[in-house]
Amino acid sequence: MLTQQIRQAALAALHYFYPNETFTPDMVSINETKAEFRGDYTVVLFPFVKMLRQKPDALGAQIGGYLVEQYADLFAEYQLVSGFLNLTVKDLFFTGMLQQNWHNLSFGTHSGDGKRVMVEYSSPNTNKPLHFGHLRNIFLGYALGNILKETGKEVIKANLINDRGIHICKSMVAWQDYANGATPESTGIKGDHLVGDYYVKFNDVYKAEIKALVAEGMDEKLAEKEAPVMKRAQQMLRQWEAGDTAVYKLWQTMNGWVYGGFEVSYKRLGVDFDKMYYESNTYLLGKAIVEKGLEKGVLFRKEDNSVWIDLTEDGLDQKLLLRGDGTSVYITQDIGTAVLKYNDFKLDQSVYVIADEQNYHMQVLKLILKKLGEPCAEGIYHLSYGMVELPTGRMKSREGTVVDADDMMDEMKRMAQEQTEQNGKAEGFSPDELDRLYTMIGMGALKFYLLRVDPKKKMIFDPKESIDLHGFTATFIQYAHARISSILRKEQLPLMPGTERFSGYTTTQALAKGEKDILVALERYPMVLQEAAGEMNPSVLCNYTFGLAQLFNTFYDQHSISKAESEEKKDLRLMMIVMSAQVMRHAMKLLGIALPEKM
RNA sequence: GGUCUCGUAGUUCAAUGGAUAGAAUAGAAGUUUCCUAAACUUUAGAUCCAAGUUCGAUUCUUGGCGAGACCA
Repeated sequence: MLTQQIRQAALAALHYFYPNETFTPDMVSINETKAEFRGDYTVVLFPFVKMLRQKPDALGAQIGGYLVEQYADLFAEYQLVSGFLNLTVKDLFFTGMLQQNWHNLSFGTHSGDGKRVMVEYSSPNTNKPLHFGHLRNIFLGYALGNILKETGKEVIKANLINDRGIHICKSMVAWQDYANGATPESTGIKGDHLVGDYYVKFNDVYKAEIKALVAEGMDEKLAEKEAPVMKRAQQMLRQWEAGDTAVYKLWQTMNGWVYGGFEVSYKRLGVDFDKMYYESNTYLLGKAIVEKGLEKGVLFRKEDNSVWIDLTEDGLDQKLLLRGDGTSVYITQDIGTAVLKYNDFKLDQSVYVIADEQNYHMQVLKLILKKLGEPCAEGIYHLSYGMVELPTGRMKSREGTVVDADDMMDEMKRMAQEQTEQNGKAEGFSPDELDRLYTMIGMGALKFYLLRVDPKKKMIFDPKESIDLHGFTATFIQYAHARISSILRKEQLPLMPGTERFSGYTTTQALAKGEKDILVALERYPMVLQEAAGEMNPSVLCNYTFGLAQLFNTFYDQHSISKAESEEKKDLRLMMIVMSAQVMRHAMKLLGIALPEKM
């Protein structure tokens, strides 16, 4: 990668002139040269000015001169501007890079260390359908899995289904009372939505009961505990835990409906999993590890028989692990599951894609595992993302402000159709092709919208101001890709022409600015992908690919590709756009976004 | 009360401690005999406040103010 080469070259120059000093790679900062100056990459001289007690210009002239002389195949010239050494890289470097890689389908990927990483994402409750908030999690997890795989990790995508607990019991109680045996088949309602409807029904009944009790003069807090429907849900949970046959069967049936619905949604979202975990299988697991921790003396028992860990010396507080009656709390299960995952796959790293409201929980989990001496502790990484909020605040199911995932996908597709028709671009497609195109545009817009922001930042989504298909969007990239495809089609070339087509190309003419800009950007892709993996941040790819599409669009308006000034330029530009399209497809594929050949 | 996260153009987002803080939208003005105008060009507009560290701070430190999350 070019910046690495420049860094090494700069270090070599420094060593040459100052053999008695020690320089480390991280002392050399390489930036892209700002547009208003000549040059491609810039070495910042200030750190060395002080250390070597040299004047910036003198030092810069030394290093610049050395680089241009000793690395003559790399650098054409240098310029010094107040402490910055601006280096112009030779055109031949970029055209050489292009000739080597325009046909390289794995350009940008890294062989990596082959370490085994689990990415757990989605992890829904089974009492309601997926909503907009889940989508950020799902797209992030899926994209991250792909990015890690392409940078040389062995990735296991996992989903931990929260299939047990009071929430599903609520749906079950309401279904028993009000459904008259309704099933997804009998009603035609998607299974997860059907179960979700009875979860809502439960809450309606619950609210009404509380209100009635309060009207009779009961305290509200007490009424919340005493409402009969809630007592029945709690009773049902106890029955489930006791293995009651009828309850267990109903639970299985209703969860089955939900899984059917989830499967449809996941498929439509274009995501998948290598391993499914179910809390009903894992919720008892942590206890044995806690027992071991007691023996080791890492944990302690209070008079009421409850088990705790003291985290005060780490700036946290004491944390409950087992209640006095011996039952688990959430973190106990998570301890068990973390160990289970580790033992199942011998993981080097275990990534949890979970919202930032669980930051504290995840910090505690990792710390406890560490104190228990569990080897899985070191590899635990919480990919914490900000919640998706509405302009009015958080989505609340109780207030009916939750945006349903399936509805959202329908809406996006509908908008894609509307825009396409408005622009008069729906001509020349079969109905089937149109359907696929609308899906591609709609889903692309949705995924890009949720992935383009740094995961750790919370984001605001305004459903009324429908998502724009202009500007910093997948549509913009898709359009650039369609334009490239169109040029290649007219040139009778496939998206990836045979290598013999450009075998006669040699560089004799200088690169135009627009050409160089694109080649510089293409050259950076491997580094960008590595950065996305290192920071576990898919938005890096959104920013990069959008920038590449921007450069292409600008170039497209100013220069003709098919009618280039010379055969040499035409070959250069064709290779350049073939590679641009390939890189766009590669980057977007990692995010689960497809690019059309026509739109 | 304690811990943590976040405050950048009207709005939504960028910026390993580096040059005159970038985009996108919304605003203003333009571009179509020519490979797709879902595009392109020009223009105006921002670092919450105050100290500190540094040659240099949106970035690091401290203290305010504001928003949010979590822990009791």
